[in-house]
Amino acid sequence: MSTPVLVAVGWPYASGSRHVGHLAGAYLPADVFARHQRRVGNEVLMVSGSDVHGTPITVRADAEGVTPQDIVDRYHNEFVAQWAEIGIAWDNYTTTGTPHHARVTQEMFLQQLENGHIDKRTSDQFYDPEADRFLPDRYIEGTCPHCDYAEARGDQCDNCGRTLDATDLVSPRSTISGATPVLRATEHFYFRYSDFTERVAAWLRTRKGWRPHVHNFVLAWAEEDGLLDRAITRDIEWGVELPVDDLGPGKRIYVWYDAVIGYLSASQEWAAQRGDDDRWRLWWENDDARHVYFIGKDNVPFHCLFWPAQLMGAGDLHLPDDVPANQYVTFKGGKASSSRGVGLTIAEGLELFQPDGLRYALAANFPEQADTDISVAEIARRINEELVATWGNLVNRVLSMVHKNHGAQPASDGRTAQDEAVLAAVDASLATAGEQIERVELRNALRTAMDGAQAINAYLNATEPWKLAKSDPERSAVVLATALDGINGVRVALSPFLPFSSAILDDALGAVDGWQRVPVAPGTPIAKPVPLFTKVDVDELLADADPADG
RNA sequence: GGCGACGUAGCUCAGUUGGUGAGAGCGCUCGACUCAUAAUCGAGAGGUCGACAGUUCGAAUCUGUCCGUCGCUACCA
Repeated sequence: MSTPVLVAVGWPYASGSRHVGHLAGAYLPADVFARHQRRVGNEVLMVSGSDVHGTPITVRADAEGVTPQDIVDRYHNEFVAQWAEIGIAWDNYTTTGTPHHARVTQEMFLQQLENGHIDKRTSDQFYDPEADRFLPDRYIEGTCPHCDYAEARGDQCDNCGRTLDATDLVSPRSTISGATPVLRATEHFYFRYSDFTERVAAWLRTRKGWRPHVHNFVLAWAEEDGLLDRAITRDIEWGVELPVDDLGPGKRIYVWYDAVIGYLSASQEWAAQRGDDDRWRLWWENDDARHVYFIGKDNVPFHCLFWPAQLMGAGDLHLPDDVPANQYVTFKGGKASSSRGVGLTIAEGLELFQPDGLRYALAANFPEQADTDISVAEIARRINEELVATWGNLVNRVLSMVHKNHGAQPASDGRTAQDEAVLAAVDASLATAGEQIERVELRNALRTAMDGAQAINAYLNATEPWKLAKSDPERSAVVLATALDGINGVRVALSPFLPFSSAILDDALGAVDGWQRVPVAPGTPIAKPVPLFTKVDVDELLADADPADG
């Protein structure tokens, strides 16, 4: 009955601040899903961490004259503080920079090496003689051979949009030092992803219920192109050390091989931290476990093709059961990007909005089917006209009346069919929202939960307890008790989305276990309520905000 | 260039395998109510479903072309 559920969340890259698009794309949907899973009684392990390796971090460190670890520390600490502020409840949020992660990565590497899935090859790579380092294609600029654009990057020309090979560039130069790069032979380990094309394709064909845009994409990739072998080491000093020394010094494991291993290493780290070293096996060596990966669509190939191949090559570890990747949140039609100043960083979002307000607005706009365009005005609209008006106001009006007229939850003997009907509507919305969250249709689930609130609002307008208080006080008491019982159901449906205001209601009405509506015990004292949410002053907000965010 | 996706009411989006008069939320108009954060409830207006041409008894839903937007293209992760 209790299912072990691994909620695996894409690892934020510790190279800069993350924006609310990342929040809406991965961290928040994962948190909503995990909170629901915990509530229904499943054994949830939600893991992620800061991805600390990769070239952009070392380049940034060089540019600022600090160490890569300084960059990593800065952003990892920022992320950790923000998770607490926005209420992302990890079971383990770690980093890929721990000795533990290095050991797990090395063990997996050795296992795959032993199994024959890793081999050594030599290739020519561009080398910056001045900076004394090998260069990824994107750190080489030159003149585009197609359009003569002078600042084309080695991987792509921003002017004509064509994909390039760095060797195509006319008069190439290093973006790090400006020096002319030279080709130099280098030896690296390759993971033989091609060994797994058939197995991965066959496995993908058995997946049911995946989002079409994810499933179609990776099926076509596996069946038409197949998986290609990729170098999983680099000529860098910043990365997990190799567990074998036969490549010589200056070689490290590359970020995209080790980052996904973080899901496994974080699970093992979690187990060790709670003094139960083998506990992770409940999720990873258990066919009955369920693994759900929350990532952005840019990460789909890594999680649906490469990571499964790595797992297959390492032995018999649990493969992903679903990868409900989200599309992008865009701002004014442009992809959110903190580096280009488009959209809001998480810090900016938290500065402008209450955590539950921001969570509500983003959840209502999760890009589950297609890219979704949002703005500061749209977030404010969702908060003021939906969250505050429908839900916050409902709680406030009912608690106010109960407090003023009774001071405590009244008894509700003698309910009519009308009373039972509104409770049935709440129960139905609670059940439906649960099913939708189970299918990771979180936008729909939020809408369904709000339908429960609207049903109670309609019920109040139909019964008019404020009039009954004078004409028929006993009936008024039953209506108010019924409305409050309804609220106690709706708040369960909303609890995965709104953890902060849910905690306030736990205090006011008593905690509720499970995914169910529980009556508020008659006699429960009801204090004069403080509004759960405050309205956003849109004019002030838009005056302050960058016009580009409006 | 190649591959893929998208373009549905003012805004953000749903629309299973083609089939009774095209939907939701918000906004807007009108009405009701006044307990509540000028909140709530009801009713209504509003769309030739990007354009054109096809397939079909019948298409927002299938095919082709075009226009527009976007993503991926394996060294951004």
